[in-house]
Amino acid sequence: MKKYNDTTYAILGILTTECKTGYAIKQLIDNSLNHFWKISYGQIYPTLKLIVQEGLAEVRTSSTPGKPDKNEYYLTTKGLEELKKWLEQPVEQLPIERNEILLKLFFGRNQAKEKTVLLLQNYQQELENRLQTYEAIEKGILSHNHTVEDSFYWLLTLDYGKRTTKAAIDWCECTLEKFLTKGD
Amino acid sequence: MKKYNDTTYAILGILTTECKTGYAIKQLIDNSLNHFWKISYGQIYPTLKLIVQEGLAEVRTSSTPGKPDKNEYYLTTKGLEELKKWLEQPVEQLPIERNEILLKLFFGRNQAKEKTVLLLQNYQQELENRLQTYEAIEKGILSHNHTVEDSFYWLLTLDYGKRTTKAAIDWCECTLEKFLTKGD
DNA sequence: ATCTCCATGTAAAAGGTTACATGATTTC
DNA sequence: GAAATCATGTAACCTTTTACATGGAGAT
Repeated sequence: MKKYNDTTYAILGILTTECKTGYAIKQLIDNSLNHFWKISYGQIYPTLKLIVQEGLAEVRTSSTPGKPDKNEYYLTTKGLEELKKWLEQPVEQLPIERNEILLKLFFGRNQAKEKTVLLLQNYQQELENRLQTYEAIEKGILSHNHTVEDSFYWLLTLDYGKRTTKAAIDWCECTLEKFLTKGD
Repeated sequence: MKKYNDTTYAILGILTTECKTGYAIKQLIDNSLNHFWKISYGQIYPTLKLIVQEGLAEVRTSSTPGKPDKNEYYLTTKGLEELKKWLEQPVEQLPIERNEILLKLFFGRNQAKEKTVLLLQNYQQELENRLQTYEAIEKGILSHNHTVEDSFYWLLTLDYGKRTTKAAIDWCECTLEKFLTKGD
C-alpha cells in the first residue's frame, strides 16, 4: 500500500469532520489544531487534488443560490481505510523539534550573561502567553456545547500543550535562577 | 545587515568550539545537540561554502603527514559579530512543533478505543526510552571532566529535554487512565 | 466606497532529507 | 581481508513557505 505524507493524512482526517472545503480545512487547523499542526493553502489545494487523483476522496460542487460555488470533498471508502490504517500505525520515532532558544543558549559562552538572561525572560513571557491562550481555549470548549465526543479529544491535545508549556516555564525559572546566582 | 537561516547560525556557533571541519560539526551536533537540533551533510557542506563566500569564516587546509588533508573553517571577526548579533535577538515566535501523536489522537473518533490505547502506550515507552537516554548523557557529562563552563550550558539544554519529556510522560499516563475509565 | 470574510488556486523560492560517489586510514 | 571511522561532497527529491492573483458577498 502506498504511503502518503502526514499533511495528506491530516487532511484525510479533517474530511471526516464537517469541514469539506479547502478553506474550511484551513480554518479548522488554525482554530483547533493550531498548537501542534499548521498548514498553508499552498499545501492544502495541491494535496486535495492528489487525494482525488488517488481515489481517496470525491469532489462535489455545491451551489447555493446567491453565493459562489464551492468544492466539497468527501472521503471514499478507500480514503477512510487509508486513514484508519495510518491511525493504527505507531509513531515511528519521536520528532526532534528544533528549538531556537536551546540553540542560542548552547552558544551562551559567546554572550554576556545579562543578555542571555534577557533572552530567557522574554522566552518565559512568550510561554506564559501561550499558556494563557490554551487556558482561554479550554474555557471556550467547556462553555460551548460541542458534542462530548468531539471535545474529549480536543481537550486531550490541549492538555498536552498545557503540561509541556508549564514544564518549559518551570525550566525557564529554574535556569534564570542559575544565572542569577552564578557569580561570574 | 543580511539575515541567514538558523542552520547557518548553528554552524557559526559550532565554529566557536574546537570543531572546525564539516565532519566534526556533524559529530558535535549528533552528540551534543541531538535532542533539539539536527543537520545533514547535505546542509553542512553547502552552508560552509556560503559562510566562506559571505566572509564569515576562512578555510585553511590542514595537512598532517600520513593523513588525508582536511578543510578547517575559522570564524572571521565579521562571522563572530554576526553570530553575536543573532544570539542577542529574542526568539521571534514559539515554534509550532508538529506532533504526530496529537494529530492521530485528534482523529481518535475514527478508531477503536483499544487501538488508541496501544498507540499511547507505545508512545509512552518511546518517551521513557528518551528520558533514560537523557539521564545517561547527563551522567556522562558529570563524570567526564569537561570544563565547567562547557558542561554548564550543555546541562541546561539537557534539563529542558528532561523536564518536557517527563511532562509528556505524565500526560500519557493521565490520558491512558481517561481512556481506561471511559465507559463506552 | 472600503473592508472583511469567503473561496480557490499557482509559482517561485527556501529549507531539508536521502541516496549516491569517492577514497584514505584505522581497527579487528 | 573486512569493517568501521574519517572526510568531503553532489544531485535528486520532497516538503513547506511566501507572495501573488482573482473575485464574489456582506457589512460599515
